Amino acid sequence: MPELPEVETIARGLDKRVAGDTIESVWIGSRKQPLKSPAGVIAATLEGRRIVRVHRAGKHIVFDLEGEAQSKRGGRAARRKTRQAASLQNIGEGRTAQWIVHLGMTGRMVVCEPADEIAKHTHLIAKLASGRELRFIDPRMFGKLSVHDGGFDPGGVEPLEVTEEKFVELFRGRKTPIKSALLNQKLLRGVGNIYADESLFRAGIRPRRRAAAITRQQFGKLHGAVREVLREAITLGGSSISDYVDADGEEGFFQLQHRVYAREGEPCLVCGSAIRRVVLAGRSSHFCAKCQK
DNA sequence: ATACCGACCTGTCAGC
DNA sequence: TGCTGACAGGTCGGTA
Repeated sequence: MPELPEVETIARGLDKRVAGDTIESVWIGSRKQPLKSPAGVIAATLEGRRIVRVHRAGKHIVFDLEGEAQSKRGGRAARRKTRQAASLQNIGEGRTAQWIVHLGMTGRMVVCEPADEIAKHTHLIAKLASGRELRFIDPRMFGKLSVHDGGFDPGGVEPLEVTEEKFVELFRGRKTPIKSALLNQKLLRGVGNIYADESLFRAGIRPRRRAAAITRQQFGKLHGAVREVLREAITLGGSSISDYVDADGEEGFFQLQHRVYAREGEPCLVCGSAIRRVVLAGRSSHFCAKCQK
């Protein structure tokens, strides 16, 4: 579901609502797919820790945690076992840790009251000292949960921070189609299918153009377009398609601004010709053949 | 290095 | 009222 603007919106909402709160206990469902770290390690790392702040890195939600973790699970032996598992990864021993959440396509992280109905596909519930609950829900289970000892770095550079010089350097000379390069999280982190298509439209570049065939001037335009599209989307709370909502259950409105994404066959808002859809790297790619070269 | 494909999952919607 | 197939915000690993 979520690309940079959606994750940014969710992280801001979560920071507003749970920063300063303490995780008292954690329930984890039996499905293993969403877990990148073992369930015992996740629980042992989260329980007893205070949420310092919630922010975003690429498409990941990052919870900065502090305080001594104190697992209440089982007896002393069980506790020692989870501590050992955690220390194998150097997690859970120090005063600080990080909880990393990737929402995949359909993941949601919501703040609930304990009495709220538990949604289908709920994989984790963290009970907070304030009495509320943080719940992770993910029907398709493409999301990922993990814990870190700090300094989490997903690789790639932040599109909203990268300079034009650095941006050009990332892509220059690559033979890959520019859209594939934009989606490569090891280069630029946070751009997904919607915002890649929208950025390329605004920059007047076709998705299949080889990065190596793009001029310096066009790269400058693309750099500006990516940042403009992401900023506008964040301002509008992201794009709500089917089921996306932020931490407060609010929908975003950027989908109303889409100029090409999911507009196959509809007239281009600039020149009127029909928007085309092709499959590139297994993803639907939308563009105007007249406005984009 | 690069590019294409299927796999990972469930849900929804269009078409027959 | 079904059934089937295509498709969906993302990533990863295998294979040419």
